[in-house]
Amino acid sequence: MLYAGFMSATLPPFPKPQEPFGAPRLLDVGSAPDEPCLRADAARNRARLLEAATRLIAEHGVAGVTMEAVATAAGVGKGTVFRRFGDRTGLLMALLDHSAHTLQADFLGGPPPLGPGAPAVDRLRALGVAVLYRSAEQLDLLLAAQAEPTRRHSHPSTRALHMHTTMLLRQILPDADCDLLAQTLMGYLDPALIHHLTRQRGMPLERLEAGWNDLVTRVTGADVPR
Amino acid sequence: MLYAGFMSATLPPFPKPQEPFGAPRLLDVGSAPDEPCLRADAARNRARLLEAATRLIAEHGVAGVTMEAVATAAGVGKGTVFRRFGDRTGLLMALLDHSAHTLQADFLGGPPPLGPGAPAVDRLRALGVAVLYRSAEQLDLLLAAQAEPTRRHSHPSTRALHMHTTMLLRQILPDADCDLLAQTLMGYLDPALIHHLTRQRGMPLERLEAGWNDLVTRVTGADVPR
DNA sequence: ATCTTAAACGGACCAGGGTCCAGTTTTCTT
DNA sequence: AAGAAAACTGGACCCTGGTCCGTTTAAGAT
Repeated sequence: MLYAGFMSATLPPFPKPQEPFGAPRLLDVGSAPDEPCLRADAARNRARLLEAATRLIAEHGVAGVTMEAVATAAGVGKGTVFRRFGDRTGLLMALLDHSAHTLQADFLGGPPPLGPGAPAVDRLRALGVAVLYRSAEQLDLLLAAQAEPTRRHSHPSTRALHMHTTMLLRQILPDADCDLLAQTLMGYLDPALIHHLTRQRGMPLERLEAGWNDLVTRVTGADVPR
Repeated sequence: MLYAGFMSATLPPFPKPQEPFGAPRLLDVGSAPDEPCLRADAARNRARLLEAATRLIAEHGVAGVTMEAVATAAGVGKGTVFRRFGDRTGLLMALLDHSAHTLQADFLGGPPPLGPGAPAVDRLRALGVAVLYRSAEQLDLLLAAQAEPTRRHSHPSTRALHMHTTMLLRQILPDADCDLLAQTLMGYLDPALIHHLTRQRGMPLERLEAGWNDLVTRVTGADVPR
C-alpha cells in the first residue's frame, strides 16, 4: 500500500466541491492528518484510487490518467472519483500532496539552511533550489495538475509556500512590499516556466539554479554584483 | 466588419496544426499582414468566425465561446473552426492578436518612453505598466486563452515580449543572465497572477504598478531604495 | 439486534473539444 | 474553356470531464 493517507482538503457532500477561496487553515503540517473522518469504505476507496492513479501514470504517463480509467482500475464507479477529489485537478493534486507536505515540513521545521536557524537569505536560496529540484522531478504531474489558471494561486500548498517566502523576505526587507516580491520569486519557480526553459529550450537545471541565486541577490539587495 | 485581418500563424492543411516550437519569424510587425494567402472563401469565413466569437463574448462572456456555438453563429461547420484556428486556444489567441500587435508596435517603434529613444530602464518601466493595463482590460480572454501550461511560453507574442525585455535588460546589465531575468520580469505580468492579485485578493492596479517599478529597480540595480 | 439516517456509491447521461473524410469549391494549368 | 490539383467545408463521430439521482451501506442510537 503506497498511499497510507494524505492531507488535501476533503470535499463536503458533493454539491459544494470546495470553499471559494481555500480553507481557513493553511499551515497544518501536523504529521499528515490521516483523512480527517472518512467512512471506512470511503477511505478504502480513496486509497485504491490513488494507488490506481499511480499505477496508470507509471504505465501510460499522466495522459493515461482519465477519470474513468482510474475508476475502473480501482474497481469503483466514476462518480466516486469525482466525489472524492472534486475533479481531475484535485486527483492530480492529491498525488502531489505527499511531496508537497514533505517540502513544507522541511522548510518549516527541518534542518538549516532550509529550516529555521540559518539567516533568512540563506533559507531563501535553499528554498528556491529545493523547489526547483522537486519540480523538475515531478514536472509532468505538476504541469498536468496546474491547468485552470484561476486556481493556480489558491491551492493550499502554493499559498503556504508563498506565505513562507513572504515571511523570509520580510525579515530581510522590513519595509518593502514583500507580498509582491514573494510572488515574483515564486513566479520564477513556476512549473510551466521550468518546463519551458529546461525541456523546450534545453537549459540545464544548474543554470536555473544560478539564476535563482542571482535573482535572490538582486531582489534582496544583498550586495548586488556588477 | 470589426476584424479586417490579423496576424496569427495560419495552420498548414490540418494534420500538422503547428510547428512544434513556434514559427521562425518572430518580429513581423509589418503593418498587420492581411492573412498571408488564404483562399477567398476561407478568408471570408475566418472573418465571420472572429466576428461571431466577439459577439458571443459580448453576450455570454468567454465561457459562451464554445467551438460549436461560434461555428453555428458564423454559419459554418465545426470542422472549419478547427481547421482555421487549430483549437479553442488558437481562436481565443486570434481574438487577442489585435491588441498584442498594437502593443508590439508601440514598444518597437512607438514614441518614448515605450518606444526607442528613452533610456532602457525607462522603457522597461513603461513596458510593464503598459502590459499591466492591457492585461487587466482583457483579463478574462487572456485567462481563457492561457490554459495548456506547456504552450504558454511558445506563443509568438509572448516570445516577442520576452525577447524585447531581454534586449532592454542587456543594455542595462550587459553581463547578467538577461534571458532568465527577463523571464522573471515577465512572470510578474502573468495574467493568472494579475487575476489572483486583483480579483481574488483585491489589490488595486496601482499597487501592482508600484510593485513593478520596485521590481525593475531591484533587478536592474538602479540605486536600490532602502 | 434492529432501526434510522447521513454518507457513499455507481453508472446513465450530457456537453464540449477535437478528429475524420467524403464531397464541394477555388484556383492553376494548358 | 476545360480539366486537374489543391484547398476548403461540414457534420457525423469519438472521447473525456463533469453532473445527477435512485440505490446501497456504514455507524450510531435504542
